[in-house]
Amino acid sequence: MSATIRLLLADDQALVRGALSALLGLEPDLEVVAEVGAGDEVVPAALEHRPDVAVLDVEMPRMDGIAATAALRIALPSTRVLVVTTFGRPGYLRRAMQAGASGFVVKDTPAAQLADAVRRVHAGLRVVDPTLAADSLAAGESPLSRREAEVLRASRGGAPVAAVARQLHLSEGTVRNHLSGAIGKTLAANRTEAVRIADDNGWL
Amino acid sequence: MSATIRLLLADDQALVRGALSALLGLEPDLEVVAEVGAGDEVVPAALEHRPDVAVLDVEMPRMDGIAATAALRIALPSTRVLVVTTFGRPGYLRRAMQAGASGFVVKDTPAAQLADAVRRVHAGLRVVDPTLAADSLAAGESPLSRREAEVLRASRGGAPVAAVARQLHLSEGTVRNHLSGAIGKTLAANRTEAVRIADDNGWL
DNA sequence: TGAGCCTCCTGACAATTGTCACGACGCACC
DNA sequence: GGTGCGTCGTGACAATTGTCAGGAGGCTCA
Repeated sequence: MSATIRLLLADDQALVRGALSALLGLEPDLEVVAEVGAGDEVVPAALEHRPDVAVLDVEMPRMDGIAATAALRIALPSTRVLVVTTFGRPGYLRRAMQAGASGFVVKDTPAAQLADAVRRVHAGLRVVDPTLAADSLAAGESPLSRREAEVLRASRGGAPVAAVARQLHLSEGTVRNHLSGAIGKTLAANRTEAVRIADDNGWL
Repeated sequence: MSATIRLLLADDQALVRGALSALLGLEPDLEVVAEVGAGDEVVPAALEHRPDVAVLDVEMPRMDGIAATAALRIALPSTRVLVVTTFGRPGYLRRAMQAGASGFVVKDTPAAQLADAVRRVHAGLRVVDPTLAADSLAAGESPLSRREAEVLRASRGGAPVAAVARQLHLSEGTVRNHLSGAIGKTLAANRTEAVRIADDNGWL
């Protein structure tokens, strides 16, 4: 068995991706074998380069890091996944672990710890930011029903009820009812606030 | 004169900061002499370490990169500033240049170009992402009056009119009038949409 | 089989939001 | 001195939004 751990990096921001590559490339036992900028490029690149560990950002175009994690676990179960994200969205942690990630790190953690996290994940351990784990437990599962979440998602940009109703093929009354339910469950005063809260908790 | 360019790095995400440091540290003619994680730490660190170029992220806690640029230009005019940001907010470019930045780079640019951008800025040249420059011209100056922008800012989280009025010590009618003006000027249909548009264009 | 939940709809009501017209003051500019 | 603009306020009106009650069918689970 070779001593170097082969890595795949996925992040939509080329500069960050390149910088992470440089950071991890400094470690003698790590080798970056593939870099991609979108979630749907993860599996093809992984099949080609057979990395030991995939480091995936959550925010990516076309397919996010969570979906990419799930797809990668199916296509290449031997590759372990370390999910990285910008800030503490509690819901993402739970969803990433459910999707089959072995580790979850926020970009606030010191750079020196990333290589360690990669090594632990490669060794079969689970790596989770402790403060984030507490937040995740506090935030818990999404209280929203599927429709409620869907209506909130459609309301994101500030679309009025009529537009949401058309988009989802529902009556305006139904949309308002679902919104009302979502507002109640998120303890918000508003549709706008409800969207923000649900989004912050990773419920959308 | 020494051949190495001394750098200060400012980014609130420790992982990204460390990664950028690793990336730039690979270049033999560049040396990272200071790293900070918030805008208000930029000037003190610069005064202590006297960098040639400061690489500042726009999004930072307490003081953003634009304000930090302006403060740094005053405190240490010999240090040139390269502003880096996550995505194309056209308004930021204009404001960063007005604040005295010598360069503006988005995190979408290839990692290899960052070192070049630093060298050009150090040489006294201006560095601007060309696509972003076009967007910036298209978006232009903010059409919003000071009060309108203020009211939009206060409405960000979805706060109702009553709360905004209390916060700004205005009557509810006045707040609604300013909001109405902002909605008209942004061509939005909504308060929520107006906030999004104005924010995307860097008008807040 | 019944209880509980989600979904979908209607209709009605109150609260909030957006628009408009109006008047007032201060300021800059010509 | 007049014009234009931003600011602040009022009052009134229409549109949108949020809440509630009620009824229907579907599903799961005990």
